[in-house]
Amino acid sequence: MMDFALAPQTLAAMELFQGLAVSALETIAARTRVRRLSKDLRIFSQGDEEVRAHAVIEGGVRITQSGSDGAQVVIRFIGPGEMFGTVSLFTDGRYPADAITLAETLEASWSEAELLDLIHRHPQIGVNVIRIIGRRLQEVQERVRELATQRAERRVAHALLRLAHQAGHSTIDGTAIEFPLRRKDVADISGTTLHTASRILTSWEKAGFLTTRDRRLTIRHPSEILRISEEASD
Amino acid sequence: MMDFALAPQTLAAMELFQGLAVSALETIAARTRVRRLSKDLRIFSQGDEEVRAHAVIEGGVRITQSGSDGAQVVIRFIGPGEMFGTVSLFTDGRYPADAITLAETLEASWSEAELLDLIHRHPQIGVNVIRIIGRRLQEVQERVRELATQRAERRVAHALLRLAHQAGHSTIDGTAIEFPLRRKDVADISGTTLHTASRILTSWEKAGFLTTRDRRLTIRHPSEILRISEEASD
DNA sequence: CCGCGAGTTTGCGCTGGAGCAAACTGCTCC
DNA sequence: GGAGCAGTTTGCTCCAGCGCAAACTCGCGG
Repeated sequence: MMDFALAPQTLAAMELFQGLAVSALETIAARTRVRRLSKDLRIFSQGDEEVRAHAVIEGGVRITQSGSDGAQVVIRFIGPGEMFGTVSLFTDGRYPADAITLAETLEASWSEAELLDLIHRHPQIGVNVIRIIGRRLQEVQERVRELATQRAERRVAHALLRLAHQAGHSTIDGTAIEFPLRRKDVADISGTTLHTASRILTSWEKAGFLTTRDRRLTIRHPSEILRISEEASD
Repeated sequence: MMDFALAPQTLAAMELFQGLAVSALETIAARTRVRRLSKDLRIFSQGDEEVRAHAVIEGGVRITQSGSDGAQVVIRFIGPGEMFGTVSLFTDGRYPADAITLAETLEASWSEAELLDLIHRHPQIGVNVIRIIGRRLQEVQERVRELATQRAERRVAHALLRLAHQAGHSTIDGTAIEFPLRRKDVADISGTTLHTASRILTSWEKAGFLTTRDRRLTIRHPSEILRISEEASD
């Protein structure tokens, strides 16, 4: 865990700071805390009260929520350029979920006071926050609809497509998802069990739709996954 | 459908305008479109492109989302003082869901340009929007967790408690939920079927936990519903 | 007063996928 | 190199609750 100088163009690539002048970005860069974090490190825990606004520069973070009964779901995966843990600054000042690195990760963060001050100076950041949170709200609402109405296989297909869209990059073999995913992760994000997710992914591997190497998924035939995700329930 | 003069204190009661000076509220009031809408009226439809920011003053609105396959879920119910349809102003400029009045309703709304201008003049409104959307995001994420991990009965119990908290008012008989709810509504908000929801509610009525009169629910023993909502799954 | 339609209740059979258990794979660390 | 562990695969059983169907209630208009 150590400090790094941060290039303004790294900030410019984040949606959070879109529409800002380079001079503004330079000031922000100077006030950003950047840390390199090892794999499987807990960045914050559900309920923690010293909240900061975070963003991933390189690597990835898994955001999970657990209920009083211990049941756990993955809220989302955060890839490069995305912010996380920021909503709690505006609501009750407690993180609503756990954040754990999926791999070695370069993370930026700002204290509550700093972010509020930045929004005050650059209202555009506020609008950016609304847009980002708004889009996530819509995504989560879509997930609710899927969970309520669709079968496990379709949900897994949708989850993979979302991940590929969010954090996929093209390779010769197809679209690879940047960060390592265990079967359990796939299960928790699509609202099923480890067992069912494993069965589904294995069957897709056998069919040649995708490959797993070293926990990393590569989608070889997105069209097939898409077809499954749109399949009628009967 | 007709216009009304709007009292600043009505706006002050809305979370959207919290923290604003009375003078500001007066200006806003003058720029608000207020309409009285009949029951079962469609305010906007999923996909519509002329988006406005809305709020309920009296009455209630059901927000539902339907997928390409026709399956439908209730996203949430909007009660007095709450805003709706606002997120789309910041994301893609299309309503992500349908809005239909549950009863005769007094509705306020602002055009996109007006709301953006207001946020620009009063950044506090922007922060309020973030807080409201942030809280909703957390609520929806909790719903995802429930749908993924809990049984139908617990989900219905949670849904009722949320509704009672959001739009309940105390009477001699217990907590009454302001707007009329069909069994189908309860099913769609708790992610189950009409049949299962009907069975569960009927059994609770028989047990005396709640009563339905004229589509309106009154919770007589919140503690019992709470117990069910926290019951272990085994 | 009667017929109609919307919403509700209830019975019954079927199945997706959860839950449990056990074997297997491939690491990492002695 | 082998013991141990994390993660995965796979077989089997079982049941919550979905889907279908039919009967019932109630308010409304004619």
